[in-house]
Amino acid sequence: MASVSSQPQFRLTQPPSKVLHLRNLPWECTEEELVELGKPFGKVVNTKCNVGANRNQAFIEFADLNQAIAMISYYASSSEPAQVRGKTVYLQYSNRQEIVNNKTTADVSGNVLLVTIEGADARLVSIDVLHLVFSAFGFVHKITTFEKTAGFQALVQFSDAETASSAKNALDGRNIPRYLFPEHIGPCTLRITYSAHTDLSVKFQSHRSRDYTNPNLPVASSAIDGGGLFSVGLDGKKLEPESNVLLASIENMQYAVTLDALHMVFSAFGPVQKIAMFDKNGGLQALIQYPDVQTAVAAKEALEGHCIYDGGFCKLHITYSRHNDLSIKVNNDRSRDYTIPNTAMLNPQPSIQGQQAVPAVGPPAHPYSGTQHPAMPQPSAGWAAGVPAAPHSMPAGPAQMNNHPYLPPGSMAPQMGPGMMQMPGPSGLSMPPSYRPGQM
DNA sequence: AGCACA
Repeated sequence: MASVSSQPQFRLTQPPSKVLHLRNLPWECTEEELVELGKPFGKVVNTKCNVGANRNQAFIEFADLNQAIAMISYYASSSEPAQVRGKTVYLQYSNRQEIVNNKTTADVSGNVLLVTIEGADARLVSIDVLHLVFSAFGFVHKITTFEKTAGFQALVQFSDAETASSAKNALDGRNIPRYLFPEHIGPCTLRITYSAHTDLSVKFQSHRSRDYTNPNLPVASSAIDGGGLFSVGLDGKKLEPESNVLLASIENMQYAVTLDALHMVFSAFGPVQKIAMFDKNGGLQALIQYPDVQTAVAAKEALEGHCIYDGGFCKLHITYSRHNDLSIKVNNDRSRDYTIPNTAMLNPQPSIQGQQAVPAVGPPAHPYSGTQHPAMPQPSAGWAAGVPAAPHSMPAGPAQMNNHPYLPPGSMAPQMGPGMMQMPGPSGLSMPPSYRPGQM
């Protein structure tokens, strides 16, 4: 409070570096011209031009610090300024010690997109949401996210340039659908260019990077402990404090999701005390109460973004509830208190009426198995008009690959196989237990 | 005219 931050963004006198920063360059400037400019003073080992918002800055790196000092000293006392194509260029020591030549953006299309997420809450967009959004256009191999001067960005890798191109054309400049967020998150716009990358290097599954082609990749501790980065925004405010109660939203609910189904899925991580289901915004949500926060964190980490049923149906989006102890007034097919003995007998059968209460999403899908896809859910339904109605092609593999849980090895839920998320239970169901073909 | 995408 007492001290005003008045530190300038740059210092008048930079400490020496063998890297020089040049500005006021003509935009046509080439790396060759930079080499020519520096050559009289020493060995130019690296250059980078077209830097900065106006693309009129550049870097020259000398082999030796003394060579950089020689160039700066010469022009500091010279009557003739440094020039490129007759234009005066200004020199100073760079505030970095070496040039990193990352060829990151490409003019030509490629299979990797550079996505900038704009908006006040851009940083809160999870990698799972990005994955969901881009998966509408084809199998997403890998995603990395990072924060730079341009803001919050992601690299999204597709199989080929055609798929990447269709995603770019459809999504560039559009907002991420609101229904993918908790309600307190503001609008986020996608700006998309091509990256020059062709294959991203993802070493860990974490909250910042994912490799969907390699479910066996080690999981970074930052993604497991669930604390810290996950729940704290840039401004340091606690955004979503952990809780022993989870709020699950069910997306793409082609099948009815029953209380029993939720109980089975969430019981894989610890005893479920209470469940309450309710309709919200035309979708189904459920509150799931565990005895402790740790269990809830483990369940959230493992289940977030995954589907209850094969084929991308009934995808779970999980946040921490503000509740700590649910008040279950009556045990029925929408809410239950499992901690009270004997009440399990009270109303053991989910009723047919319960199914009617669930809004049907399109015609009943076929029981799904194997590689055949039923009509793909319309990923564009939530987007503004103008987006192509549906991805042209959905290769057979992706929907299954998308289901790879990235469970930490030690926390593998007992009933869950390594491959995909199965319904725990007697028959390893891939269709809802309550689903009755031909029945209303 | 003032510093680059992990």
